[in-house]
Amino acid sequence: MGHQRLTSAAGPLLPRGFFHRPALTVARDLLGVVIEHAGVAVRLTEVEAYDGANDPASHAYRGETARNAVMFGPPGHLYVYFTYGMHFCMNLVCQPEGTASAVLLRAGEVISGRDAAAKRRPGSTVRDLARGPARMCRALDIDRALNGVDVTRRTSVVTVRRGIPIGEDLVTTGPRVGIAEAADRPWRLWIAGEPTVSVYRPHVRRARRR
DNA sequence: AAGAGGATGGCCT
DNA sequence: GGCCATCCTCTTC
Repeated sequence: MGHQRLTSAAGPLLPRGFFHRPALTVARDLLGVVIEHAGVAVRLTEVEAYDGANDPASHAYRGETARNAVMFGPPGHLYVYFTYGMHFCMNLVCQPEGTASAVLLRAGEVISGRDAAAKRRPGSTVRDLARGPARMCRALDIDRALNGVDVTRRTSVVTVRRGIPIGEDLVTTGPRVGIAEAADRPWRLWIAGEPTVSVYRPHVRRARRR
């Protein structure tokens, strides 16, 4: 486990306007941003953009449903979904109400609350505490109860704060992870050289159950 | 009412 | 590299 780093690079809350832009633009600016909940802070090193109705890989591509309703709401809200019967993943909603784009938070570096994160992810190395979308949710104790939370409010239980800006030379792009449709769009963004960036995995169709 | 498959992760060889 | 846990959601019948 080791000791806890007490320094935090987190600055002011991101304003609503930050999210009031296309997902790809927001995704780029989310690199280096700090998300905090339940005593743990994570500096984002890897994100993916999803462009709603124009993106076959987006949960919102076929229109609004009970699950994706938050994506169609105002920007700056958390969209949390449950997958594979055991994992949660989280997005930050972009664009004005009615436009369902979002950024999936894929990986980051735990910069404070390491012990709390390690307690939620026993056996994990420090590097792997938030290396992957479901791992990051676990480390931050994010689940369906937080679906729809407005992270731009100062009183929000989940906060998203400015970090140290990432230079253009470090921003890297590539295809998104684990999706069947529109896998060619290079809408996965990460910080070059960061050890917490997840390993790329292409989509594989699962065998039929019996 | 039923079936398919999932924006994953941990463990195995 | 492969396997598969586990349950929710959407699609189709």
